[in-house]
Amino acid sequence: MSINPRQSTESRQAEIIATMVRLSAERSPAEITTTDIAKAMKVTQGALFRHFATKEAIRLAVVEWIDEHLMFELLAAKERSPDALIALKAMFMAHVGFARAYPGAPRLIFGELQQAAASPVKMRVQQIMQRYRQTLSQTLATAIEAKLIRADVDSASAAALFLGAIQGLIIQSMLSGSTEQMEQQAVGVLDLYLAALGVKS
Amino acid sequence: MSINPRQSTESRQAEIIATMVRLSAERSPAEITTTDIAKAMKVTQGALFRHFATKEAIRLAVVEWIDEHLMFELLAAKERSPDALIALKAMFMAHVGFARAYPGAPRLIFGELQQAAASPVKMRVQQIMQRYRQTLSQTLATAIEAKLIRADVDSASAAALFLGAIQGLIIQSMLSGSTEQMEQQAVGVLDLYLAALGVKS
DNA sequence: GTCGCTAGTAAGTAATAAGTTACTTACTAG
DNA sequence: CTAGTAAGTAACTTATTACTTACTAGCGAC
Repeated sequence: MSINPRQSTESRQAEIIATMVRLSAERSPAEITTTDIAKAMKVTQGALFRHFATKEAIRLAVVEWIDEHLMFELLAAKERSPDALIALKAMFMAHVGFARAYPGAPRLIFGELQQAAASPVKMRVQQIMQRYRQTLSQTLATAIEAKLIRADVDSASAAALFLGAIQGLIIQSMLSGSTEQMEQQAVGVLDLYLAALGVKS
Repeated sequence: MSINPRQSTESRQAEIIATMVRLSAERSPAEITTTDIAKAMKVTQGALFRHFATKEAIRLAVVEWIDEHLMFELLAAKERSPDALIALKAMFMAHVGFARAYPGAPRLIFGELQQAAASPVKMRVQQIMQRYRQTLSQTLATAIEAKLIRADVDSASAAALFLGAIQGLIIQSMLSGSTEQMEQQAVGVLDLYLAALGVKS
């Protein structure tokens, strides 16, 4: 007869992560408390600690969730593309689409990278970014080999600009408070980015 | 005989702002407390409230300080440039230089734009960004007129990519924890950005 | 000199945070 | 049907936060 029946730790962990991501879409992740999460789940605050030892463990699990799901989208976009240039475009739009589907995700990442020390959570974020850059560099190198983009493109700079372009779009959407315009702005910025690679539009 | 003599509200306000910016270079601005600021100034915590009514007033003053000083650097860079294209390069490097000189400044801005509601502080950040974009768009338009860059460049997208490029560099430096490599990375990214505008290097 | 104003101090306050604890309830294996 | 286990609750602890207040001391104007 209880409104909120007992559930397994596994499903509750997933629920806590999803709730954190959802709440982060509108508020600053740093000021979301365990009480906030618990209330949103219609559970008492203490119940959370049956499933995660500390709040930091929650944050780490959230970052891991983002990693898995974003990377899945990016790899899917890459693999469905016939060549490296189309892959770059698809990854760009997939990332923007992910940020639009889960607006809390980039806020959480930005919040974590503010942290000072080399906490496990921040190290995980570093790892995500590093692997992302590597994937981009590889794809760029493949595109160069296939003569799809300029041969003298510095792939490290090109990877940095790729990420910056997306981060800029996300920051802009955070400022305006809506992800509505992001997708069309993304098309314009992507066009310009491709021009930097020597692609004619 | 007191180590820390009495000072005017004006100079103390400046000191509080400078301390906040300095402390933000290493820690997350959101978790810098009034006690932290006071300790760094070798003053009691209550003393801060002689000079600012609330902590939010401090944050607002800090954002205004950043606005003034960053815009000063940008306009100086622009005005010392013989043409619009050189102005764009100079503004890019001036912004990167500012972020290197005051690493706390971008962290503070990122922290503020996480905020949910339309607080006075966030509105001020919005205003800064908006004016920045306008300045960039104007400069880009001038560069187009002078045939220094491609005529078919969409200046809104180009302004967005300019900002994103810089924000990407800053985020990367926040992750690595040092601003050392930022300046050389900036050169590579700027080169690529200019290529997007149709400038041959 | 001294008087008034203001910066500063020290010790508060109320609110809120994460995490703990003692106890209860529900499911399941034997 | 009963005993063990794991999820949940409610109330608590301890620490920390922004902000306040009663009082003190230094500086400039007269």
